[in-house]
Amino acid sequence: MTITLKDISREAGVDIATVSRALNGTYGVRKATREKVLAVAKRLNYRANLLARGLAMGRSHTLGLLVPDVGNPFVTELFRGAEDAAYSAGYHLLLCNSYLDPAREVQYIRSLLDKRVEGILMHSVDALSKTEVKELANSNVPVVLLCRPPNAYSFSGVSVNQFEGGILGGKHLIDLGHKTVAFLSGSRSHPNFIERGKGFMKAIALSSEKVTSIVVHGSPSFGGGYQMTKKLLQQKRGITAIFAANDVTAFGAARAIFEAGLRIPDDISLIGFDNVELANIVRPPLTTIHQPKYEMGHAAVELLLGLAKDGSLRVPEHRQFGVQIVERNSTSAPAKKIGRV
Amino acid sequence: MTITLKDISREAGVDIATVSRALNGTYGVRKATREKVLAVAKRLNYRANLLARGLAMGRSHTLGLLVPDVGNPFVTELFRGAEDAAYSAGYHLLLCNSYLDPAREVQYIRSLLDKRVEGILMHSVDALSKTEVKELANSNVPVVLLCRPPNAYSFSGVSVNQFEGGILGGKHLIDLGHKTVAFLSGSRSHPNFIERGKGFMKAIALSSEKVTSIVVHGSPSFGGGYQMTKKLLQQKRGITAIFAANDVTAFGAARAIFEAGLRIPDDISLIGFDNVELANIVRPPLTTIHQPKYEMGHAAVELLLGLAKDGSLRVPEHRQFGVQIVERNSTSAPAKKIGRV
DNA sequence: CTGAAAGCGCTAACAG
DNA sequence: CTGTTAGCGCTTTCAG
Repeated sequence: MTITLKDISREAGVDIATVSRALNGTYGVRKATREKVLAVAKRLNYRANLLARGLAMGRSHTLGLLVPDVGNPFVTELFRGAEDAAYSAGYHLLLCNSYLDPAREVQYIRSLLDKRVEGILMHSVDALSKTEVKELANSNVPVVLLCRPPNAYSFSGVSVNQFEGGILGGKHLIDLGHKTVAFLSGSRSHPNFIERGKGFMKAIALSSEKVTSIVVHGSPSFGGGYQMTKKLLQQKRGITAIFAANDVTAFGAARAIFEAGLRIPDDISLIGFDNVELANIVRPPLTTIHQPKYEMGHAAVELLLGLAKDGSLRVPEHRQFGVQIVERNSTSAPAKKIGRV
Repeated sequence: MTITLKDISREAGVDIATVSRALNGTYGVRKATREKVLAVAKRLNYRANLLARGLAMGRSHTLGLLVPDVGNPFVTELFRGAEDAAYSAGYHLLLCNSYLDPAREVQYIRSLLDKRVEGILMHSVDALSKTEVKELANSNVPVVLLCRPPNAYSFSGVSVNQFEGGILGGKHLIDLGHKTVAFLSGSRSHPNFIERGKGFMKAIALSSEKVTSIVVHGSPSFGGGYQMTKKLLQQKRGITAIFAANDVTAFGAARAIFEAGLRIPDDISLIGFDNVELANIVRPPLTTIHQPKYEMGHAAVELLLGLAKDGSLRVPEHRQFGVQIVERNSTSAPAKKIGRV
């Protein structure tokens, strides 16, 4: 049923090796021969078997992408960049959702290796144990970590200057004149959130004004943002601005703010982090710190492909992107006196 | 470098075929032998080469998923379902974004076939020409269409009763007492949107009350919803409710409504279609027609895997899911007199 | 430039 | 139960 090189070879009256050469490179085949082969191939509707080719060449032309969940808008954008880069390089992406389940993660990595992917992009190393990380490192398959601080692991990586982002956000609020601002930390342990928090504190430290900071910890999710903010508001500590560790947390915060009968930005200024698509769609449009997600995904694949080329040194490489603040309508100068919370 | 069956065979002192048997099935190998083999394999850190196995068995254990864009929340949920189903069946998903670009779509399909995927899930056949569809049909690889009406193509499919959804939405608005309601059609040509519109009209026809319907056409997007609604509102036709062909269109509509200084649902009731995650997060939470997206993705893979089993009849099969209305806070009875638009 | 032959790593009869 | 022998479809020396 399925037609192979052999069929073409028979049909065209040349050796199978010649067919292979004619179909692939352009070298070492007489023009007439090649054209004949190509014609037969087209007539027979030949389709190369990439499994066979992969086996023979030791290359699968496939990359693995392991993420917690494509549903996460941040990841989505990353994927788009990675996919575009892979597509133009003639590669496919095997997309795996781990949901941060360590077992699933490990199993996915194993089967990706078994499928002989030429590289793995990961957005979720943390679930892996030391031995598993070592196993991966020994696998000889290049790995690029997404959004992990440089040198956190012995893998290559693509990330963003989180600290800088924290500064930017904090500075923005301070410049607006806020004196009591809360930082909704995504997590006590996650390095990215910690960096953002540090940046925020740094901005405060740098300020000539006296500003009070309140850092609260919780889950970096809609629900988490909602909870943290609700509690914060109940405490009535005079907050006029909130810096959420990421956009979805900010969305949760917004909900709590509205439910408390307050307005954004009139009563409370709100700023997020990530600049997910949605940030520009909610009401009011969210001021946030933009991470070049698409570019990171794109760069990660390029990096991976570079590492996958044989002959490359396989020295871990890290690319760090800058961030920028996108001012929209969720932040403004604090109200004069009344309406403080 | 990479260790193979041969290495194990040498090390364990048994034939390579025995190693293969020991590693795979449990049949036909003495327990002692198998254990020895397994031990050696583990010690050597053996990893099967699935390319080789795929070539030998003619199975890649990979499925292709071709969608316009994972960024679409509808698609995201579909993907989750498909991925989970694939994962538990030991399959991987090759995810391809076509962005509805016909060329990209065709190229992706070709390379998926070349990679010998055992099935293809598609959410975007419409970009394909007749010949391309035929090419795909002749490829002998099972195809499952996502969200296409039954019998639209000669492929298998998984879909939802769009018409029913249209009725549900329309009826809800009518039951609430709305007398002038607009339907924001996503597209003049897309069968799904057309069906929804027809269902909506049917609901009106079924009503004992006299209700006026206004159907407007535009793009099924945030911007499209915004534009259509803005124009509608300017015309001041006394609308008290809007039924958007999908949720993101509804979100755009909401924006236009707010900008016009009106409230939801007090001045205008709004209902969407899809029940994307976001529908429950926006303010006010959106009443909408729920499509079982996750289940559809899951079912699609099951269907595909069934079709891929050799010996199966390969008769196109279609599974249609029901829809249901999720009442939230964007709909209510129309205001008594004042405030009509 | 082209053919012959070996081999990628694994599975699957078929004998023993 | 286990070894032998063919492939799967393609690439790649190596001769000619």
